[in-house]
Amino acid sequence: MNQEPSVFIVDDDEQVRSALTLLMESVGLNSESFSSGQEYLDQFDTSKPGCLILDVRMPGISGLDLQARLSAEKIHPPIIIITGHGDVPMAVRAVTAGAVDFIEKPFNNQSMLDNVHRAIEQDAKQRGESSRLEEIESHYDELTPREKEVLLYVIEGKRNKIIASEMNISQSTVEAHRSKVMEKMAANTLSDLMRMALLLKLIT
Amino acid sequence: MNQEPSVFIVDDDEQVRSALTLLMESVGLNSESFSSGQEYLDQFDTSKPGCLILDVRMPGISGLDLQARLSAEKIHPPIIIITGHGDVPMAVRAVTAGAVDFIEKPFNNQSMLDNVHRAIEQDAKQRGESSRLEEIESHYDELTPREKEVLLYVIEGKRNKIIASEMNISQSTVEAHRSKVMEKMAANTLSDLMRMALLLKLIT
DNA sequence: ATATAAATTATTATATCTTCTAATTTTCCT
DNA sequence: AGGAAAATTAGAAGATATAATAATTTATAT
Repeated sequence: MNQEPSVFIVDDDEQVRSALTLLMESVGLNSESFSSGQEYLDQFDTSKPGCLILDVRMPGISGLDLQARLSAEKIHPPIIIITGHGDVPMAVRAVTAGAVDFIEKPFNNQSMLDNVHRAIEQDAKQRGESSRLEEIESHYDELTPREKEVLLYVIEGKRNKIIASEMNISQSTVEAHRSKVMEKMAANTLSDLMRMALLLKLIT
Repeated sequence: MNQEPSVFIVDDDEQVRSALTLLMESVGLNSESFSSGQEYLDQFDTSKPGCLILDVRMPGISGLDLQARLSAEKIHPPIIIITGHGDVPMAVRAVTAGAVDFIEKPFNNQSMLDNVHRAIEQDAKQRGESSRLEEIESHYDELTPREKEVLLYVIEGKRNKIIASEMNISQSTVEAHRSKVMEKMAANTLSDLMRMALLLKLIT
């Protein structure tokens, strides 16, 4: 079920697209090309693993705009920016905004491949982490409001007796909620639960 | 006991140093100037809060070299790189290596000040976090080897009985170690201990 | 209004954890 | 060799947590 990663190329210049496509093929990497940012936005599928190569200067949506839009949607694939006429402020902006690289054309084929491989690895790592997070979130969503409340107390290390008094309910109720929390979150131990709470950012 | 932050300026050009010094004075910021990377390395004091402004092109150690050296020493003050003749690859390298900004001379005074303020804030935040970490580390260092071993099992959520069998010692011993760990680490609850273990990176 | 889910409580039995006290054995440094 | 720190163990009492079962009261949605 593990999909092969692809390199998603977004550039209005047909020459560049085909050159990159060939380059990727030469090392057995899949690629998909888009001639504009809009075309990518219309067709992209976050379930597909891989990385992006975006040209800065394009009609319509620029590579940097596209980067910003994806970021706003909380979509964070590794992005390599390429440009023919880059300047320093632009490069700084792209990298601080999270681009893994900012490369000027014409680029060196081997270093481009190195960057792509690094980016693909990073994506695979991120995907592993985020699929785990999604699983935990789906468990968390199953909790009732009261159970979530109890969870917060539990991860603070409070004892059932204290939780009961702070929530003005009986200890038995706390125990019932607590055991439901453990069950629904699929946590075997308190430390499992803490780990999950961390990923859910319930803990600072 | 909270020291005022300073801006540490490293540039071989006396003109630039005095201009920056005046700029910082104009908004009430302390600054210290160094005419070379070596001079900074000879005199720097990590206990002083603030940020760095490094020129790229200097005789001897360049700004980027200095950045790399500090990084190798695990010293991570916020660094603003300035340069008269920057290029894109250099900017990308500096930023990916952790520089908060890469600014070309001549720079805009107000935007420089904005960056400096941001950098100083970031430093203050880092210092708060790292002083807490140092406290925890000093506690951790007090643990005996055996206690550290038990700690690892504990944060995995293993029960005393299991720990005892895996370590081939009696449950009583585990209990003794465990209580010493809680005491030495100054942890009131298991969740406290887990939080500390996270900061110590004992947990993935 | 009436099922359904959620929240509440209690009881009992068992398992664990914590704390305290006390003592013995190992290990390591000077 | 002698002493200090570390590691080891035991027992007992009290506090907590867990698991299983059962029952009642609110909410809530169709």
